[in-house]
Amino acid sequence: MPRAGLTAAIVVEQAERLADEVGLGNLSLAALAERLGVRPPSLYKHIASHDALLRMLETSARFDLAETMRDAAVGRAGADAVRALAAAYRHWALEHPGRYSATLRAPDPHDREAVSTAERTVGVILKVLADFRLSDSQAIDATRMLRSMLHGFVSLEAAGGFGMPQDVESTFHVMIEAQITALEHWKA
Amino acid sequence: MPRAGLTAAIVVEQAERLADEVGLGNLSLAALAERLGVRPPSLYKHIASHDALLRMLETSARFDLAETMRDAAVGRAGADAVRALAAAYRHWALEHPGRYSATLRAPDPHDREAVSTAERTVGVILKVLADFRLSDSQAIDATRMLRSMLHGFVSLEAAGGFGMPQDVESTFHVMIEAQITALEHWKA
DNA sequence: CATCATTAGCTATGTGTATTAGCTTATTGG
DNA sequence: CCAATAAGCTAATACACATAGCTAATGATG
Repeated sequence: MPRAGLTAAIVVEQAERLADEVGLGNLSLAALAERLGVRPPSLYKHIASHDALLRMLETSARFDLAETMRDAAVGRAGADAVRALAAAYRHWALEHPGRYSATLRAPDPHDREAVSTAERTVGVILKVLADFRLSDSQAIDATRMLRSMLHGFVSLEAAGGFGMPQDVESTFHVMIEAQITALEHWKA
Repeated sequence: MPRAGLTAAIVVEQAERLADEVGLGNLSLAALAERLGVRPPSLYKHIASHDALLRMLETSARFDLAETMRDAAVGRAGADAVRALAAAYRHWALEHPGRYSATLRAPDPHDREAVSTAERTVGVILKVLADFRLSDSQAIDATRMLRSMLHGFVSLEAAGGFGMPQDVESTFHVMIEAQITALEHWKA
């Protein structure tokens, strides 16, 4: 029996592709094994369990998304940085629907790497909001608002939740401008 | 063998309770059958399939949530109506986590009732926004914004996505006020 | 180059899930 | 009171994740 030459990295990478193709909910070890040319039990030589695989996807996806946002915002400031970050977030999520779904699971509080990666996302947004001269607690509120907005919009869009025919792209832009207005007129 | 006296309505109702207790992802027909004092195959006398059950939960939950929002907003106008609607949305979602999860699935475009119930939610929000004197297309954008915000916040909150210890309740209020500000200064 | 420890991948098996087929019997309408 | 309907059952299929234990390919070492 010739070896397939798998490594944990290869398994995870193909799992990510498969998840983006068929949806995270349809990512079965059976399908993954078939894609890798291997029998399902063999995967356990590289991953601990189906759930552990999902947790790896989760952390990896969060990391990539945070990097993407950071790259988009670098060299920009204030409203411009917010626009770039928002566009990058939406674009990444639509390009990687399976991996994006993975980021929706709550990070395991016992997994230090998972938690720190989750905080990295918040850190990127916080940095972009620094130009708006908010207090610490205001900045946290504003970060939560922006995350809620982005996550809510993208997941509704991905789920086909916007039934009406009106242009979704344009709504996104208008909405981000509205958030910038809100940031500039922050009250509480 | 004495009969359990089930009906489709009873099965769905208990499925809703079970989903709220154990999470939508853990709603198995085996667990539901046990709760109803019946063997799993017997459920098929009342529901077509596991997926069909989920779709019934989906429509029922969307309907209830829309009614809850409508009730909260009745007799109020403008910013006040938005505040009441937002609070009702969040409260319902936190009280019914399993049923709320069910509303996240995209409605089957072929199921007329599912689609019309989904539109009902949009209709309630649109009506509340009528006081803000927006054009038709502006109102649709604003509705999408509010839905995104509410859905994003609630699902992040329910998933434990807000890691920081800062008060989540207070963030929600501040955020809604920010949205009202944005509605009052609508530009595009 | 030969040997040996390591380990990738296998088969076989167990448990859990949804689902269908076909039987039995409780219930209800005539 | 009897017959039609249908509720609930057992048995069986198909597929998922997961573990145990075997075999053989690999890589390190003498």
